[in-house]
Amino acid sequence: MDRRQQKTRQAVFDAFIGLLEKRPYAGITVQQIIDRADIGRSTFYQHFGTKDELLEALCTDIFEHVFSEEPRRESTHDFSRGRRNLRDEITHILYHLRDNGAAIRRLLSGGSGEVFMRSFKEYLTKVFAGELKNAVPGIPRDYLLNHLVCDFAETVRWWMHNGQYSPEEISGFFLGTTPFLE
Amino acid sequence: MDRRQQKTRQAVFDAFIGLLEKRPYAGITVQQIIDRADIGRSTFYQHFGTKDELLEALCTDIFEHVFSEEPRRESTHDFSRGRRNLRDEITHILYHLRDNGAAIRRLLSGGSGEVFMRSFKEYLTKVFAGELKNAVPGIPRDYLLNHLVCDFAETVRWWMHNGQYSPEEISGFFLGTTPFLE
DNA sequence: TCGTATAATGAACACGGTGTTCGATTGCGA
DNA sequence: TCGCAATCGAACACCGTGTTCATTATACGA
Repeated sequence: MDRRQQKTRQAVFDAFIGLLEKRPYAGITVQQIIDRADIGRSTFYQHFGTKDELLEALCTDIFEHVFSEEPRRESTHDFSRGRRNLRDEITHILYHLRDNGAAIRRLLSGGSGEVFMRSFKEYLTKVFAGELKNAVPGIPRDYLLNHLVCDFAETVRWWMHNGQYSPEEISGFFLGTTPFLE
Repeated sequence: MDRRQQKTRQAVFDAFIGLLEKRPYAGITVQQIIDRADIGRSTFYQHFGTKDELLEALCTDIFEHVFSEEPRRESTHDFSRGRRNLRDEITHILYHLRDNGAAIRRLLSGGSGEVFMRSFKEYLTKVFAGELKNAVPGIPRDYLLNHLVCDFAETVRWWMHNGQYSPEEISGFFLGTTPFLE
């Protein structure tokens, strides 16, 4: 991709996240984003058709990194030896989420949280769908999958507002309330 | 309250819910609500300062009924003999929610869901806070309370999109995944 | 039943944000 | 070096918002 496009795209993302610290999502105008990103008005609309599309693109951008399988050497954790079980998989995701904590915290508060959570749950559904081999008697599989996905997503939301815990601890909390896993 | 105010307020609620069936929340304009409710423009703004305030007021209106303790004779269920345990309490709430199913389903889909869920969780927190007498070792009480509230709220959201289950069945699903309750 | 207070009306208005257009300019990549 | 694509930014039409105010309608107490 053209360097100019990359630069513009990143400038818009940064400006958007920056503004999200002061105002709620609904209170942010395209003009404010443009001014902060220091780009032309028409340039913004060449990249994103709408403020909503920008939000969607930012979420996708974040989750593509969070759920990527590639080992990252610069990261603060090391799973290069491979992830064996679900606990490691979850912890790995939590590490990536913590790395993006600042942006995620802002996205979660104030109107943009619904879009973020919906996107998050889509990715999580792919992760948990494979883990539900043995069903629980008397409870529909659909219900259980939705339960796990929402449970984990809400755990992360809670974590982002109670940041004094480590990824390993959060994994423990989550798995501690879902005894039918593992 | 003045009859005229009651009538106007209800007309706005009905118009809003009606529009929510066709368009997402963000796509609904105040003018559309006014036209459908067949009221004057300034009348709307005497009741609600904003479209967002209207949504908030509607949620409060619904939950005040759902979480009311008064036995309702016209209802489809009968708990007049009193609710003894948590399962009955939950089932009672689910019956009330089902009675408002049409409105709730529309509120849950398309942009207004976040406000609805937040309001819902505020009421649920009051209900579950008293049930958490015995803590689970190794898991913070805050986490557990948030877990229960979100779990139940998401269960209801799932139920509203998979309506073939009874309130008793839903209670069973919910309690079936939270073995540390009851 | 009557009188008063209060609610509803609806046209008109200023304001602000949106999304588009287009010709000029810049700078990337081959 | 050259050509193409991205950026720029001013100008524009459009639409929804929230307010104002004089007028009409209606609820409710006496």
